[in-house]
Amino acid sequence: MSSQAMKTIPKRKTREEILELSAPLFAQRGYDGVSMRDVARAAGLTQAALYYHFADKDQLYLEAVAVQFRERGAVLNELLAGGGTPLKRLERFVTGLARMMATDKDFLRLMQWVLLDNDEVRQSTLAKQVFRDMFVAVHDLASELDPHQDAHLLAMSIFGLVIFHFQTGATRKFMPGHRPHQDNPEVLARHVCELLRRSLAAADGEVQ
Amino acid sequence: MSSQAMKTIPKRKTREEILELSAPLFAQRGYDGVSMRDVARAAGLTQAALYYHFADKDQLYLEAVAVQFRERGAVLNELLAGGGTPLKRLERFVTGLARMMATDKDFLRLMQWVLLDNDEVRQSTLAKQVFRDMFVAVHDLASELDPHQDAHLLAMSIFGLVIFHFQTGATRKFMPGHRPHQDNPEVLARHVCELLRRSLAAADGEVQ
DNA sequence: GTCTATATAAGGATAGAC
DNA sequence: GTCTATCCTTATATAGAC
Repeated sequence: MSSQAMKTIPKRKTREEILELSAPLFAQRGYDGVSMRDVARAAGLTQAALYYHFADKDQLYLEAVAVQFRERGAVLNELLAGGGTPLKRLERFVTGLARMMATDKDFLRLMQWVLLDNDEVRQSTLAKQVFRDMFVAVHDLASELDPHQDAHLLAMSIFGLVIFHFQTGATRKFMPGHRPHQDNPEVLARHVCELLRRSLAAADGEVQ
Repeated sequence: MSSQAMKTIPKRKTREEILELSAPLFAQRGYDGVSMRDVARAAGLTQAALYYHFADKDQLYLEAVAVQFRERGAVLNELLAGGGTPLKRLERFVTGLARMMATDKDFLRLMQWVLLDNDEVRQSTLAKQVFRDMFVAVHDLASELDPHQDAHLLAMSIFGLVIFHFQTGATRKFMPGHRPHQDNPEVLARHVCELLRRSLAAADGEVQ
């Protein structure tokens, strides 16, 4: 088989493949919960081979997470880039974020692991690399939605309203008033948008 | 020294002491991040002694977490038990929860670990044992605040607005618009209460 | 680039003395 | 109830052949 024929199955670089295949493992069980053996098995390699591509487990983990965050961050930033009234853009972002959290469970979990990370360097690196861009956009949107409020707090509240709901996903099932349709991202997005729309409308009425 | 004289320093049962001393460890580094050796050191015992009190690491962890959750759960339930208008009770609860999250970082982290737990049994046990009581009370409050809304979603949003803010604590420092006073639980509580108050007032205006 | 083999440490858990 | 000593497994990481 010539290298020409191989082109039909595009052979990704092993390094990238390792990062892509290890991400779900880290998402599911966290840094301490995943061994280099696990990663090697998932990648169809031996443990030793991993050390050709990465200096140590720390670096592998950090890069795997960073890739996931960059990918998802780009998607979310597109939601905010489009035009429309601030309220329309809010709806678009909230709905998109809710859909992502519902679809991409692994990403949600990765985010939770990062938030629990004790390593200050790792955390600030990821925070700046990824969260920041996204937060800046929502922060700006927040100031447009209500120039009189603390945009930082409002932006964080927008994230929290969506994300916390999915963080509690597995636990929520055991709580009163739970019905399956609440797991639908569209339903949650509507709830959050309504809550925020009402609040902002009322704030607009209470002139400073 | 007679056992009478010892009474001035009330000697807690070793078992309880282990649970109390291991909780901060599990909060900081999670189940996988803490070894039985670590726990033993913290408790001033050898590893082997732990196995006299607990069948295995799993049981020790589960009980340590449960204790913390019961203690904090009781505090939060008291906030909700008192009288006053629904809005007043909401304010009391939100403020109390914010204060707890700001003060008791370990508890916040324990909660985050539990939310990431893969063990369905462990998660549902804790969910039912602790979250549930607390959630029921907030759920009822939510139906009082606005009988026309989905109380389950509204209750979850109330939790999310407060808790997410502190979950992101370490990361938030790197985000635009951050100012130190936003870390003050009173400031956050005011923000959340205002946001909800406005939303509920507006919902009241839009008669169904 | 990937393998086999191995060094070295750390992990959970138990046996048996006291 | 707690200790010492130890077993066995799993972990990260490296050396050196191919």
